[in-house]
Amino acid sequence: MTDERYDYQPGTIEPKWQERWATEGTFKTPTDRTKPKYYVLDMFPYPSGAGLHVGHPKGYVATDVVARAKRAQGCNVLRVMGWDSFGLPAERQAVKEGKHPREITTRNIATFKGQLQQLGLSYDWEREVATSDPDYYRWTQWIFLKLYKAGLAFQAEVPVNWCPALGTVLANEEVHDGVYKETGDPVEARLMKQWMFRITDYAERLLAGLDDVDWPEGIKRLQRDWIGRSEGADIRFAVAGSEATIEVFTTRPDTLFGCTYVVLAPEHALVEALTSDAQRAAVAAYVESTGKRTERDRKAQAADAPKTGVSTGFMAINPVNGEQIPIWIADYVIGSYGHGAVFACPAHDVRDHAFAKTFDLPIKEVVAGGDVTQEAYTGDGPHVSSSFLDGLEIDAAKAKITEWLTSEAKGSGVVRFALRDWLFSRQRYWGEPFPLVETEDGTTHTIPEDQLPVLLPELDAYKPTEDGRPPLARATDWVQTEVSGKPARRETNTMPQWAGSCWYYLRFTSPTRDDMAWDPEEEAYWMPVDLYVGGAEHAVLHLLYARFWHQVLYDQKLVSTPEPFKRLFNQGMVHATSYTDERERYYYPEQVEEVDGKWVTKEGALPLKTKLEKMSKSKCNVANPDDVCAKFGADALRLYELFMGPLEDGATWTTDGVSGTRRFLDRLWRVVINDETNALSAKIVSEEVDNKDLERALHLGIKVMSEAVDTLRFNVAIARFMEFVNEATKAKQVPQAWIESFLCALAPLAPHLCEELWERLGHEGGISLVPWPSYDEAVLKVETVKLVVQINGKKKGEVELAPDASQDEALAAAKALEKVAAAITGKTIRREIYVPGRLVNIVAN
RNA sequence: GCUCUCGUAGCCCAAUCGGUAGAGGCAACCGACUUAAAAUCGGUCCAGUCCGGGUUCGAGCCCCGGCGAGAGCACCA
Repeated sequence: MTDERYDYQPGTIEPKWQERWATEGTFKTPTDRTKPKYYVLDMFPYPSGAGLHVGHPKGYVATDVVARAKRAQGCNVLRVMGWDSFGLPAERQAVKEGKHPREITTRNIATFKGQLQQLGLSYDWEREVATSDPDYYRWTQWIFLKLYKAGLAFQAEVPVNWCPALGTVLANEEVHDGVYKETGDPVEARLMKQWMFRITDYAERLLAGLDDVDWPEGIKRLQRDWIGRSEGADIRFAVAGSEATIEVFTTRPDTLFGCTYVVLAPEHALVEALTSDAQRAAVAAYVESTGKRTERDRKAQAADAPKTGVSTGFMAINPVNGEQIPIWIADYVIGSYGHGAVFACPAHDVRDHAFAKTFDLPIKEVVAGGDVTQEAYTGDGPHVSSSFLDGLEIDAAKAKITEWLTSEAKGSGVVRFALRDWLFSRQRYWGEPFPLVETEDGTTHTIPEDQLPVLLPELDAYKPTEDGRPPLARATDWVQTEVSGKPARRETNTMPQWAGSCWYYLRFTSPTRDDMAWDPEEEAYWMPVDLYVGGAEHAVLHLLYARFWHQVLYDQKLVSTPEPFKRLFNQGMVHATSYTDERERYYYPEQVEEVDGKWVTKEGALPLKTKLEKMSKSKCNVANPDDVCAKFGADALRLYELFMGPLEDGATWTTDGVSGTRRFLDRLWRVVINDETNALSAKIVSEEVDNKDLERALHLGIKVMSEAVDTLRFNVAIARFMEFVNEATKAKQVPQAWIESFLCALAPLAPHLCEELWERLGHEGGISLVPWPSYDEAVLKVETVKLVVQINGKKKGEVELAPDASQDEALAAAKALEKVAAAITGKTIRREIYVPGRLVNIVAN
């Protein structure tokens, strides 16, 4: 073959450099401590069987670019990857295939790792961790003991979200509309003994800590809402003809004079005691019916939704005026919030108003300003019909009534949180065993730290037992143990998947230590995480739980920073077009075609709907990074992931788009390499060249890229780089020094190609070790700028001036324009505006 | 129902403190090269910024009210 060409071949150079980085240990975490540190972290993935699609690497590529640039900028960088590898899907797959979950997990990790490695991500793979590895979960158990010994773990008989299909309970956060968010299996309420964490003890701290971190405001707000701090008062109501006292929580104690009834949640402890014989049947029926209702039935209830309830026949006594008011039961009151009971003020609460209307209960106005016969008035105004509160506005009235309640011993001011204690046990196999045993007298004992880990017993069936105990109960030999000679039973629950991800960022600082969870010196050096990148779906759960553990560890002086994640960044999702027919069946892009602007199936020409949706296997719209790498190369894929748009926005995947970034790399290659001879291109010269456009493009590119490392707005930087390559393609000569600076700035984005060209340009050491290129502001300056000249905001012409011209010069030049002179003749100049480098505006009439 | 984010060329996206809309890419089209095509190179086309008000000398950007898309929350007393 004589027409052999030497064009850009990512298929050859990418494996070459990946191998080189691995053998030379290029991305090994530095051990010297003389440089500033930078800890950049990805939210580690759950290694699912489906493998990666092109949406996953978006965040990883962004952090990789930051990591590579920070190294070049003189930082010691900690850049690591691991696996959140405990979890239900592996267990289910294990059942399906008749294999052990460990086997499934190992296989999936290998797939994920291979897919990530071909992208050339600069992880220090020697620090890889997996939460399901005994060397790792040993320390998860160790941290559990720290929390346990701090009195933060407790067992409680609690109503839980029981999922019959999975045979386990779920956390509140995992349930939505009465179904498990992940699988859609229905969830029902059940009373069970469970391990809980007193995360509520940290509610105030978790709230306050948000003020000190650089997180998107939206995420902070979600966490604040989730924690849900509210100030109010506890008020005690006596009951006529009973010794019982009903305690209620309210944020509006000022409306106490407007109270016309009291409501208990159906599950309230006093329901039995406070039901009259006449109402007993009705109450029992109501309690039964609401108990049966799963949350799925109750789902989307707005505040003014139709209300149900039943009277108990008992009367409560309003502590502030001695009035007798009826006690009702209704499911709009939630048993688990506050005291599971409220006093109702229909005039000033939407829910109470709807209830009072339904059951024809009195509505008594105590804050003037609305028409309470029509709707609840929740705005401010002077209090009326409220004795000593009359005339006061809400805040003052709240303070005064709270003071009164306190002095009369009928109540007190309190702060309450919507945050609930964290339900921490699961009835699954593939999770961390608790390091706990129970003796026959019911006492719980901890396993000594030096006996950790408590290993998962080997089982061949992973379902709960017939009588509903967790899968670990099947390991009868394992369960039976002893404590100081006395027989004892091991805890058979396992920890939820959140456990491992609550502290993996700490393990990464010294992942191979087998004598401690982390080395305090390493922790002190690397923490906090400087940049944490992941999806917004973890806004509440993972980030709140991890902060909670971290704060506990901080209190025990086990970590050096009060917050784990200094800066958080959420990358947007990658969407792709999906095709569905009338029956909502999905089709692969290969199965469809466009006819006259309409999409139909190739076979049978069924009409189709197109939609932009989150990439997902079930929607037949995933693009596989392996295919993209094979066709365009990892560097083109990396560039396109970031070129699609701002990192935080959702983006639409188009394979045509990748061809654009690939063409950019092809052009760059041809600027440097003569693709007919495989030698350096003749346009690369060692001497200086007078080409202002090219030089400016270079410096602008470096500048914008330097900024992008902090703002993560790589899409703009890539556009600048494209301009440079376009200029360089046009140029007759390109100084080698310029192209080298350019390669250094581009290397974090397209590392394989830049390494290769760097080597071809005669350098021995890798480009990954070369310091970050600088740019010169002076080069960016242009000699003249076009100033827009306006009269009364309307464009009349342009003048060309030096960018730093004075106002007088600019105005003089503007007025010298014929059109301008004509426009201002005979008029009074009211105002003259000069924005250097931009415009001159003369306001005249 | 509530909250947040986003609406700029056919499409994806730029546009500093509010300074008079275009950097880049995709697609399309034209030309060069080619027997031809692909690839490549050069070039061209294209919007007045979702709609309606307001503030301002000046609004894509700020304010108010709609419309549309996406995400989150949902009886928390």
